[in-house]
Amino acid sequence: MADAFTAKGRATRARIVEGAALVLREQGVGFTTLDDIRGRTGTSKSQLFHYFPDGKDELLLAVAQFEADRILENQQPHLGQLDSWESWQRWRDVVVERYETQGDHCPSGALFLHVGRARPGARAIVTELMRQWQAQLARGMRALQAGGLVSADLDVERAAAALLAGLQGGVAILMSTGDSTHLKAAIDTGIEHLRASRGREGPREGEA
Amino acid sequence: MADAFTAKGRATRARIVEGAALVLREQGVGFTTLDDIRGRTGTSKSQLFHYFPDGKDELLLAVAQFEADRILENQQPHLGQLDSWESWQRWRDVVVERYETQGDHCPSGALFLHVGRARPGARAIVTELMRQWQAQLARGMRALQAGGLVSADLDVERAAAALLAGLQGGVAILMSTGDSTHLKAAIDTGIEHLRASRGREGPREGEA
DNA sequence: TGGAAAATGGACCAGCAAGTCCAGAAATTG
DNA sequence: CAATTTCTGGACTTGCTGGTCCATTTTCCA
Repeated sequence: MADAFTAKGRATRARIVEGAALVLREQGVGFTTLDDIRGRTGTSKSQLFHYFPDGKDELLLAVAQFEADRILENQQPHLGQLDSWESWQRWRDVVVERYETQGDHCPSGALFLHVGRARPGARAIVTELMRQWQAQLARGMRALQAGGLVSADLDVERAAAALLAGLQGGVAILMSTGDSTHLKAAIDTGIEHLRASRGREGPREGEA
Repeated sequence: MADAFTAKGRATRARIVEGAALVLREQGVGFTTLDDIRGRTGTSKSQLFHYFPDGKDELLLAVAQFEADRILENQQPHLGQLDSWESWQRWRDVVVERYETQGDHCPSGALFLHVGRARPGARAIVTELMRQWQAQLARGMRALQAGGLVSADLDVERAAAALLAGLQGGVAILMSTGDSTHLKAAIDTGIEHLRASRGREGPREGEA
């Protein structure tokens, strides 16, 4: 917490984390060495261990946290403003576009899929990320309910959990196969599920 | 293809692959050495390279294929017989139960999430696995359509893609956080989506 | 301004893991 | 049954990688 670093120190530390994140996204955790990171960030071995005394594990954890924060940031402001069908659509487009262009090396992949297991610290980071992500989706769904756009009977937490799972799986499949069909299908179907929940009136008008 | 192995050779090779699969599930790709595999399978270094001349990569690929085959097998006969709501429910229970008990070390995780990127060979295996999986889900949905249980208007491929994504994401989250809520929510919601598609009649009776 | 603390450079070390090699045992086959 | 091939054991090599150490420079602050 209380960092005994000077301004210069903090800058260097940040440079290391950001550079490491880049390398990790490209190469994957299993194929990245400290020397790769050293080279990319223009630092020396001693700096790495100066800022991360516990070595690689600590650095990896810092990168995981850094990436986790960025993932939600990258979806703003849309993710925080899901109160109309249009805003949901915008959010959907941002997510799809982002992951499609990032393709293989995206933050969540590197972090979530690889670091996921193993270290308990990483697990905590992922768990917290999922919790916040789902909370924001659920909040958006409640906003729709408040506007009468979605049935008040809808189990919001469950719908949000399902949508989040679909999104994650879509990204995972995109990263493994290069195909974004599943990601789009998952999100669109999830949103349609919300639309359809609204009582018994015909749930079709606005088209994807 | 044409293996120049004797019966004994084939048995040894199979022993290596199966044993390696076990170790890989437990430890993850990044933390498994050839010596671990050697120890577990009771083989020598030269045997490993005798049966997998290209070394670790080739062995890992063989394990990936082995696991991919098992994943679909494990869901049978249910996955091949999805022609009623009851059979869908049975399949759902099998999947949830299997992944819940397997927890961290499940075949698809080790294979899919870790090997996924990197080697192009692994990517092909994953792609083919996803293709087959989705095809079987789609086939089940068409069976429901044929029985009049699901609207003929349903875009079966898209619904199957979405369900598959939800399942994958649910498993990924389960493996990363230890919580199966998302997996259940994703599958159940996916099935409800099918139910709800049937015309305009009230889509609620059987509860999850 | 001068001493302490922080920051940096990079040589060095130790362990480990993939892969090589060859000798010898088991088996296949003509 | 002898020759050839396959199979197995395990010592050895080689390269890499995380981590240590200490000397040097820069920054801080009283």
